[in-house]
Amino acid sequence: MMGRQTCCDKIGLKRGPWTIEEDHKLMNFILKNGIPCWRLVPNLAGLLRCGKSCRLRWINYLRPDLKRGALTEAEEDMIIQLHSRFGNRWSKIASHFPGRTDNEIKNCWNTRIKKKLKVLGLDPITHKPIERSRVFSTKDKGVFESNSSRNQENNFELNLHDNRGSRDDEMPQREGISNIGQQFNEMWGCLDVGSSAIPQTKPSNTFYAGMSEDFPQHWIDSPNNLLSWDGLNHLEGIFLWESLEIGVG
DNA sequence: AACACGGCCAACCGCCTCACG
DNA sequence: ACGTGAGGCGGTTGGCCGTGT
Repeated sequence: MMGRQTCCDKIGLKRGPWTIEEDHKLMNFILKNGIPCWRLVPNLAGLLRCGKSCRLRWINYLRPDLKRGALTEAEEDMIIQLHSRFGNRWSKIASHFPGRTDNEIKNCWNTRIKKKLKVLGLDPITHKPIERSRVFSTKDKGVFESNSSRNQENNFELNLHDNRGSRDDEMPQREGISNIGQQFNEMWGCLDVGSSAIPQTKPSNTFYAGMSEDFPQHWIDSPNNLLSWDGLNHLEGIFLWESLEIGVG
């Protein structure tokens, strides 16, 4: 209150895909300083982005504890189970998958799992068998979400004894995670990064293009030699954000 | 080779809740 | 008790890319 600036003052702010330089700046800043307040991050990190955009980029893409690669069959099955329980509460579902983001799970649901369920003759909303009249034609699938299924969705919401907005997570993300800041520091060795050249296997639309001079040349020269993000997977479940703030600041 | 189409996913939008003064 | 901003969340969009014609 009292004249606080809004986070998303859009004047002069950049939008759209992040560049490698921006990623680099954000990564460097957060690894060195933590997150004092997202609103302040863009200015302090030298980015022409709003705080929200920075937060999203960090959470969905730059976070070192992210698990890379496609969701496995087993994970998809578990998503289906959790969805039947929680509905479209993606963050809650994501909390059961360390290293996965709600956005990732949501995308997976919308692009793959929904289809999978429909092929199996199950309603993606109610998880119950679709009435025969609605299963048969692919043309019909196009309008699948209309009318009756929407009503079903409404019923589902009612049945959910609406948890929306409640913070009573049964299994909070990173709960019980031990502090491994030291391990992390050793692993990256490079937290004073020029190095924040965090390697990854997934060829981001921006990551390889326009590598800054801070990126080790061999990563540029030989993408096949890149250390995979998956190399971090053994840290899954034990990476605690707060740990970054220790020994890095 | 050129174009159309559909799938995928990163990023944005707008709303909601919570914390704080 | 109330107003406000920050952060969190889910829905949606737009652009890229692969595939088919």
